[in-house]
Amino acid sequence: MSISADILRGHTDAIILAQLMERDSYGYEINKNVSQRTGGAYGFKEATLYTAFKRLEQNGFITSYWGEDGPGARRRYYAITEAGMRQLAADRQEWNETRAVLDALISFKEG
Amino acid sequence: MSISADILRGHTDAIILAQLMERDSYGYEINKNVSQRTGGAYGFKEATLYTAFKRLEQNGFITSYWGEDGPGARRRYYAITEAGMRQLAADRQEWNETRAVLDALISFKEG
DNA sequence: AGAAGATACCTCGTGTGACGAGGTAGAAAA
DNA sequence: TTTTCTACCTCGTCACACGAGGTATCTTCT
Repeated sequence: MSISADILRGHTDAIILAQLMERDSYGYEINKNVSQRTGGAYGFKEATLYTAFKRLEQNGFITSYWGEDGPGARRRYYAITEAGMRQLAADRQEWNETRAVLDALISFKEG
Repeated sequence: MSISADILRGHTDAIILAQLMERDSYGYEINKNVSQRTGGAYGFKEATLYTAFKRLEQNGFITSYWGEDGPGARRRYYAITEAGMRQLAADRQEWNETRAVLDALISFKEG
C-alpha cells in the first residue's frame, strides 16, 4: 500500500509545485500555463487554485509575496521552498506509481 | 475542459467495472485481484469498495445477485450491464487523457 | 470443545479537496 | 461609460474515501 489515499485527488498541489519549479509565478499565470501545456484540455477553477495556494503555504511548500506595483492588477507571487521541492519529488514518484497501477487495472485490455 | 472534475478521485468505479468486464465477481475477490495485479501496491478499503458497489448499482452500471449457497460465507456477485460497458469505455478514454495531462504537467522535466 | 483467524458481507460518520457562486478592484477596449 | 480582461479572495456545499464498528460462516490450531 505504498500509494497514499489522496493520490486520486491531490494532484493539484503537484502541478502547482512543478510550475513553481521553473520560476516564481502567480495564480493567473500558472493557470494559463496549465491550459497551454495541455492544449486547453485542463485548467483549474479559481476556487481550486486559491485553496491550493493556501494549503501549500500552510504546509510550508511555498512562500508568497506581493509583486511590485506595475501596470495592471496587483499580483501575489509564489515561490517554492526546499520542503516544496522535496514534496514535488515525492509527488512525481507517486504519480509514476499511480500511472502504473491504473494502467494495470483500467487499460490492461482493450474492450 | 474535456476532463471532468471527479477524474482525480473517481477511478474506483472504473477499476471495478474493468474487473467485471472479465467475469462476474464479488467484493472480496475483486479486491484480491486488484492487489495481485498491482503487486500489492494497491487495494481498496472495504468501505470504499462497498460504497462503490452501491453507487454503481444505483447508476445502473452493475447488477447484483446472491451466489448459490456453497461452503464458506455467502457472496454477493456483481455483473456489468450494457450501460456499465459504455461507462467503462468512457472511463478508459478519460484515463488516457488524464495520463497525458498529468505527464505534461508533473513529469515534463526531471527536477 | 473452544479460540483464533480467514472469508465475506454491511453501515455510519467524518474529513477533505474540488468548485459553484459571489465579491473586490484596477486597466484597457468598445 | 459600460464592458471585458486581468487578478485577487471567501464561503458553503457536494461527493468520495475510509476509519471504526458490526454480523455470520467455515477452518485450523491447541
